[in-house]
Amino acid sequence: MELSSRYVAGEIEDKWYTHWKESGYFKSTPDDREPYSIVIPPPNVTGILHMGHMLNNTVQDVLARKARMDGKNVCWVPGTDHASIATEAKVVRWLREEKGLTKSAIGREKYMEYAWEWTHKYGGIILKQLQRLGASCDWDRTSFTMDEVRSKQVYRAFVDLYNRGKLYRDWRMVHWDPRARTVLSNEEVLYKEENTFLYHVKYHLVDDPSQSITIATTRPETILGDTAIAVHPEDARYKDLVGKLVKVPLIGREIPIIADDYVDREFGSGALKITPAHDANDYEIGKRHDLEVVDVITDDGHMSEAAEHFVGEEIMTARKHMIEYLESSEQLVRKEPLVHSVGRSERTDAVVEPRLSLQWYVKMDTLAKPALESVMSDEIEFFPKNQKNTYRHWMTNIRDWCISRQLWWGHRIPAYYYEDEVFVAETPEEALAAARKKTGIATLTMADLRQDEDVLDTWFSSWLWPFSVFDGMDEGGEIDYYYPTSVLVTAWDIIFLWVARMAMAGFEWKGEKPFKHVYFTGMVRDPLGRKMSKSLGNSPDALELLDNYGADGVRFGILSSSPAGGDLLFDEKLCEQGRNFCNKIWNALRLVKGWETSDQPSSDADKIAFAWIEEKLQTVIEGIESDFQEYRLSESLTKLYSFIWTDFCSWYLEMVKPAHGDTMSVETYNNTTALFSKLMQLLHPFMPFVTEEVWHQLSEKDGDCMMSSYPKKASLGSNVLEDVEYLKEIIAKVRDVRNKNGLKVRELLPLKMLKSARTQSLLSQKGWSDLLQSTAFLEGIQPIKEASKDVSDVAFVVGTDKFYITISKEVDVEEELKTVEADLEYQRGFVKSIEKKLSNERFVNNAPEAVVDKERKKLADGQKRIAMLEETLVRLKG
RNA sequence: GGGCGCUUAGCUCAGUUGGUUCAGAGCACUUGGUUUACACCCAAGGGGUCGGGAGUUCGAAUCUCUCAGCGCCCA
Repeated sequence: MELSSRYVAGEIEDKWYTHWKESGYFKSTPDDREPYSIVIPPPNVTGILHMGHMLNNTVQDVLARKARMDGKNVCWVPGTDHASIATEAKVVRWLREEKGLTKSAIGREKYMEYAWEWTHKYGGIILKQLQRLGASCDWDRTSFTMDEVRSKQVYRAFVDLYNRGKLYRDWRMVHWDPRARTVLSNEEVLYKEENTFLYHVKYHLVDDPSQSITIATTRPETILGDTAIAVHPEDARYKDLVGKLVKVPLIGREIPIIADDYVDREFGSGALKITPAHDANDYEIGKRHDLEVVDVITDDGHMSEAAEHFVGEEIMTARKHMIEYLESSEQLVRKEPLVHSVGRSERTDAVVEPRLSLQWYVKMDTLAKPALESVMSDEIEFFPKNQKNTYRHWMTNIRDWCISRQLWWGHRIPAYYYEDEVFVAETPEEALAAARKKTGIATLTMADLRQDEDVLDTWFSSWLWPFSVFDGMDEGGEIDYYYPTSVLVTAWDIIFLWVARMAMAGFEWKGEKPFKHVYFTGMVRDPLGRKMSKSLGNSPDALELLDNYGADGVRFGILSSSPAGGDLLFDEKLCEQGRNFCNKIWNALRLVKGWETSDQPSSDADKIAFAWIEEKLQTVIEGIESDFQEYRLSESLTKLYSFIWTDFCSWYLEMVKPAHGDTMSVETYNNTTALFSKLMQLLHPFMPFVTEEVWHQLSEKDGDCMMSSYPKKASLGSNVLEDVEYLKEIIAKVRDVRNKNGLKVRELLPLKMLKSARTQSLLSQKGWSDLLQSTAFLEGIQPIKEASKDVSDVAFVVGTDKFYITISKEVDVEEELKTVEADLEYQRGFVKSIEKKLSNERFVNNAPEAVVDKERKKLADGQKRIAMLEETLVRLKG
């Protein structure tokens, strides 16, 4: 069959993915092999594939495929996250735009129907996209944080914590998202510096309206909720005013001036308006001074009835109107530009409002302890290590976790109220039973109980993921085999949101860590260093990339420059390099397949070449093994790239390639295809498709590359490595001579070689000179006893040996002189620096003997080369 | 304010325990090359006082301190 000169990814990828899947290679059931389990960081159920997913899942796939080839029972569990707030935001928008409906109009039940409709329509697309990337997940195990099995465990976890006193409900100042109308956890608020204004506003004294006190605020609309003015107790400017009353602008409420040492005298005017309902610090001050709380903003970010003015207006509109009023009433002293940090909702980008509300919290102190210790002691090992510091910092300053959300899409909190009593239970029936028992009213029905309106934070389900995917809250069954999981691969930005909490849940319910290793990938950024985001439009279309470069090309691109932890500036050029690599491999296959064999014995030259490449391969295999130990995946891939491209294609294949029209021995052919196959196995975890295809094309085989054993390092004990490296240097020099003198690549040239112990020994080696001749396109190798005096001989030095190429053209003496002189200058500098080192007594006395010996050898070699170059110089100058 | 990290070639980045002719890769660039594996290619080449300074050491891109610039996380 004729092979195209280009590697075409599309069909090959489909073919092999289907084959692997149908062969059941991705499936896992417990057996007596060592388990290797990974749980996927579940992408949002209605999300689409972006660069971060591709990085994250490529890394997991590499680890999974490598472990599988190492003979482990690999179980990579895929799934999706219901992503409470993000999905709800999408569904709400869809209902509004497509159906003209609002949540409140249709009610909870109907809303949930729509939400499920949406989820079924768009859900899981991302998993299909992961398959295109080659992800070798056990798809039969696909889980969803809101499916039946997972939900059951979520409720159990909630009830369990409640019963053990680790859950409580309390009024607190929270971060409120007025767009999604829900509370947010600290981790869901992103702070950014924004340009705004600081308004200086006069409040007149009640007793003497000619007197006033000026405060500074960034939020004039909250003036309507002011219940005090605070100054620092030791601030001389305001000492006399403390205790007096002032009138709140517009609304006219009379409020006291109080003293509290929270006030920063340096900021603004040194007087602070206190709005307990709308600022966390003000709330604290309010509590200390027993101030009234006037909530002037509604849960959807409009002015409330309590504001009395601008009721129903949005915050920004009300602010504008308030400023206009202050200006017209001459109470606005001035406004100045201010850069300050504004918190926005991670999901909706709405400016977060501080708001007082009643929420459910998880007590974190006891949960955090084992989770912190296990990481600090490396029981859970982080790659890279430096993430431990960040982790410790957060875990030691941890605050209670607010887990209720005022949303509908999610796990509805299993708390049921009857009058002032709360009953927490996994099912309504149990709650009812408990309520009957507690109240002694046997006739209570479900209708008498009111279930909590809120749902749980999404992370309250994903923190159970490492065991919930195995339905593993109880012992026995699969969980005992697969838990703890082998490695978690995630980006560092969710170390608190997710990683830390999984560690806590693991110890809480399983009494053991959820994973042995955590590999943190970097964040994928655009070439300008910006985080990739939809709003910036700077994220390349993942599917388009797959179309353009093939899955292997994209995997290469994304892996080859993503060392653990470091952010990766993504550049399509890298995928191009990956695609080119596939093409290179493909063409090496075409070359090999085009070779004719015959029943001749292998030449000695071929034997040397093969011994060399095999020997060199061992170093690569060894390197890969140690790289995997430390999750240095990009280094491994780079090693393979350069070995396959340079050593295998550019050198080895050229060395054994038969001359035009010639045949090759069966042995060399078989050696070559076996070696090539081995390379495909080594590369397979990184680039599964092209390797599987080429592996099969090379020779008939039982089984597939994917399920073959990963090559192990062998001790071959051959010592040809140095000799061939030396030969390569000679060839490079010969090519240089051709280049500089405009000689054709294939024009046969005679080589003279000045006799030395080294050259003698090499020439006596069977096949060595043949290999040199054929690969460098030489016409004979002639050993000479003395330096050549022939003007048409171009000299060069390799190691400490001197060679000459006799060329048919006239030698450009000027050019040649330049080259030699430059080289000479470098060598002299080199020798000088070593002489300096060796003349330093302390070096000679203190450095290890081996190091000193090495320096002495370097010096002697350098001196020899100088002598040779000088000799050439003399000859050229004639 | 507290913490973490970065600075190496024009660009993006490797460089593990301080020691090999160790300053490296890819891209970009220069020169040359196309009768049959690959122009998504081949060969050769130019390009960096490893952010500045000080220190430890026989020896520093690598360890310590300091300064400068940049990034991120938390408050």
